[in-house]
Amino acid sequence: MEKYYNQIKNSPVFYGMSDDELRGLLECFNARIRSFDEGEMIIRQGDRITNIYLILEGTVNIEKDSYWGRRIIITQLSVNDNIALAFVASKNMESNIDAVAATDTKVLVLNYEKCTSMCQNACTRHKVLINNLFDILSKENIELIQKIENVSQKSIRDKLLTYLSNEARKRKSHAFEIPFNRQDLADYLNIDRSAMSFELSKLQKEGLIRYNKNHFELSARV
Amino acid sequence: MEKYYNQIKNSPVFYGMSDDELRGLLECFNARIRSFDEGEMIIRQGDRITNIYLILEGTVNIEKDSYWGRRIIITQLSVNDNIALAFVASKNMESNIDAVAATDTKVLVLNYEKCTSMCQNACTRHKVLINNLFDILSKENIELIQKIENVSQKSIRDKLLTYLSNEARKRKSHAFEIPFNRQDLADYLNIDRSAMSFELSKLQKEGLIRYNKNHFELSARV
DNA sequence: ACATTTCTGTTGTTTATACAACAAAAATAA
DNA sequence: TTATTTTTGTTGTATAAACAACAGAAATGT
Repeated sequence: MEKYYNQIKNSPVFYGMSDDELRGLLECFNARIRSFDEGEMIIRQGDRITNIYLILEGTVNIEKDSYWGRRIIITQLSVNDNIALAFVASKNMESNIDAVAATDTKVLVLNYEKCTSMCQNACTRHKVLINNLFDILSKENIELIQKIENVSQKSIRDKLLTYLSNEARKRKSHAFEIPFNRQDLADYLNIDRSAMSFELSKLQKEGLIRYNKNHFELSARV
Repeated sequence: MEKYYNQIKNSPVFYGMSDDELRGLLECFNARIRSFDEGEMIIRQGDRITNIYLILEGTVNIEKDSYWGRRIIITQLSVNDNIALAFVASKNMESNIDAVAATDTKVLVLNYEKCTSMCQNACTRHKVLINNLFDILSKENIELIQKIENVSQKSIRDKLLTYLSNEARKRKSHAFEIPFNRQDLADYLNIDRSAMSFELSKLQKEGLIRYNKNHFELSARV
């Protein structure tokens, strides 16, 4: 736990807390670290989520298997992100998503329910926490809207350009790495991988983008 | 204001508050009611949102005009829903969506920023409020994931069946009214209206669904 | 009650994408 | 190093959806 202490302290979940508050909270929360291998399921559809999961290392895909068997990647999370936070608040609602470790992953697990039932939201550190969680959830919300915009484009070309421009804006640079391999990007944008590869080449030939593996650069014209 | 008092008191935003707390809060928030005609913009892309908007009457579409001019309906809100709540918390972020009155609409407007700067989150009623907002945002989050599932289906048929089953589950009934007309539903699912109409007829002929105007019934086979 | 506008369903044509099959390149294991 | 597996790019074909154009129904206004 100590190895990650500074990282935890600087995470958005615990933003603005003193060392005393944080250590108290970690105890109150019964905090522990769990490891997951690549491909392991951290959360399954149907689970009832009562813990806060804070990613300390690795990346996690939020996925859903459609009724007809196709995989949908809702979003990809990485260090300092929370997994399935929205389901913690809605206590009696089951998770409708899977969380799958995309790489080997370490997660800080906090028993939210236990803590809140003990202090009845009365302690100051809980007040800071809920404020932070509110902020985090707001940002997640905005991200989801962004994703809806990405996948709502009508052509493969527009999906790619929208996605890449949004990434560029987020990183504040026209050159950046994307966190997906081709198949995962296709599952994220809900398009066929080979058709996507073809369109990427076309965009490169037209000079709109340049890429090599996961490194992408947008030309000024995009 | 008095006309809506009970409705406001029972809305999720103010859930669990005493009359005293609520009245104090409404004053602190500088609460007022605004009316919008059908088609009017309540929020525009680029706006900085500092108010909480609670719908008292009517329905509101959250939309986005894509870069290439096509309309996307992200979601539709109705009585007791909040508009663009996620942008209130992220103070320095501009709205990336439009909120458009789909019918004549009345909205309770609360100056969130003013209130929080005055009481510095110290008063109990603010504590209750932020808890409520956290719950609301969680539910919105889950709704957005649901919408992503809807639009991520690969065929018009699957989009319709997924959307309709999800609606049925939400209303806990195989018969229900949908809040969209055909064009809006098409914009919500990101598909062509006429192709969608065609597919609806087909589903009806096959006996999977029955519908008349906005009333839909799912057969047991769906 | 009639005229006018909006909404919905139907059809044919064009176009884009999924799908399958494969080759080349890269990564991994032996 | 060589062999094996995984990932990525390319092509042709079948299919599904967009688009356009229109007709009938429903809603609205006068």
